[in-house]
Amino acid sequence: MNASHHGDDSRSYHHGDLRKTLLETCCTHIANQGTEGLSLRALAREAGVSPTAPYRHFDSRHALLAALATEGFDELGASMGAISAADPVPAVFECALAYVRYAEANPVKYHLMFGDVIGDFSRHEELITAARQCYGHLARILAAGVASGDLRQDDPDELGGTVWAVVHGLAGLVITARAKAAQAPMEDLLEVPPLRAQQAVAAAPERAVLRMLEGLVADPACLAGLQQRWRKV
Amino acid sequence: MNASHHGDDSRSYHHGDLRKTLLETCCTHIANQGTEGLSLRALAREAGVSPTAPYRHFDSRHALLAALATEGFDELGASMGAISAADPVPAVFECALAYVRYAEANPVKYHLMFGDVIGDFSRHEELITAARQCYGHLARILAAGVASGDLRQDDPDELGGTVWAVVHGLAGLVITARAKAAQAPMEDLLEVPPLRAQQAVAAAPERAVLRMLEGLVADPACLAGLQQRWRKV
DNA sequence: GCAGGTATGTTTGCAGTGTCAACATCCTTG
DNA sequence: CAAGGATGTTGACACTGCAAACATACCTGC
Repeated sequence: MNASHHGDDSRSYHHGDLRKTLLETCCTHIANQGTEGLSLRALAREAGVSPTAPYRHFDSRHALLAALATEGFDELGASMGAISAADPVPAVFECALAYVRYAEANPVKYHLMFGDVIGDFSRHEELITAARQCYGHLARILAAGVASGDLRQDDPDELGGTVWAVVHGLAGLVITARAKAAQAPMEDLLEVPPLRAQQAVAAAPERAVLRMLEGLVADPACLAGLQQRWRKV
Repeated sequence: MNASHHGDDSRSYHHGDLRKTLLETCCTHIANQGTEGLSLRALAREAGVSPTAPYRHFDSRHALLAALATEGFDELGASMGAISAADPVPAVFECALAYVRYAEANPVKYHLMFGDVIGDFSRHEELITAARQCYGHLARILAAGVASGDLRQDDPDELGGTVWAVVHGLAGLVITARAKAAQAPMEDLLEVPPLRAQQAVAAAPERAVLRMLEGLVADPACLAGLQQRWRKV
């Protein structure tokens, strides 16, 4: 595609847009074979390029994965950042759901972001800042909720920890459940199978999130609206 | 040690107990260098044995990790199995704490159990059954709670999903926080840093667990005892 | 428009790895 | 005490990440 810039026979010395191709190929490769057998050489091969070409775009194998994860944090951060903190309780709900849904829609990137594939976060500055920004959105909303009195008067960071933990755990369950349901190739890169529990959660993540919210909210009454909406799936 | 079975000069052809040595060396190696640079050859070297000797004990590199994880599930399962379901609400509390504490005390094994290091769970039958038994204990307690009316009348599996998720997420936070606090070498095999939130949770996982319980329990009053006990750390 | 610089891709090479097959050594059990 | 299985060793192959040194194509200033 777009090899018109040099009139030759479709095979050009330069690939055209290798960086992007690598990122995408990497994604599909992980989705298919898992993160295990991933090799820059294989990626290069798949892109029809010499074995060490990728090193012109990524300092190391890790750097490629880190770039993918950073992309993910930016995307997730964007959708969380779009949530207004004006109405804190629904905002927390939306925030948590955004997280779970992102994981569901982008299992590979999610896996890179929150799994342990990328060993040393501290070696990728951009990754860290992206991750912090992401959590910052949740923190902002929680702080608003505590300030407005809608959430219980607790240390916002402690609340943040709880929410983060729940949501992170939920996402894991949902992903595995989805992957299994689809008999998909992702099945082998994820966590332990808590049997039907994960299917239950996956079927209605909103309800699980709501159950968590009940522990955070100052007055359970303010959940009535959300509860009614997600009553019976 | 115990090389007395052959009277020679302390160096024997046979190692004596390589399997165990490998498992242990593997653990410390992961704790130090992370799961990344782990190689059977290095392990063999460290055990003073030929590069391919480990294959007499483990079919593949993965099999070694799987064995370690299985060990972990057995241990965690044992402590969860010891919890009586007679008094369901405190039992859930204990169960959740047992999980978090196991993770805290055995970060490496926990990492193998719930991280994505072991690609294909389905290739290690024993691993799967161990994991299922583990979740079974939680399920048993939750079922008792629902039956006795102490927990809200929900699908036990859905409750299980929530608990599992929370507890799993909490454990992750606690581990990273601990690792960082200690400036420990574990720092590079774990998840994203949600800033001070994880420290807050790590400082008092009991409170986070309690907060979750509030969402599960039928009558908040039955938490009074636990709440008082963990009031202010 | 073209000389030179820079981004991109290639070739070559090294050290290290997982895994297999054939062989050596020891322990155990009859 | 000899046969046989368990354990450890040697050697080999294909593959990987990564680092130079080199080649090619695009781009920019003149």
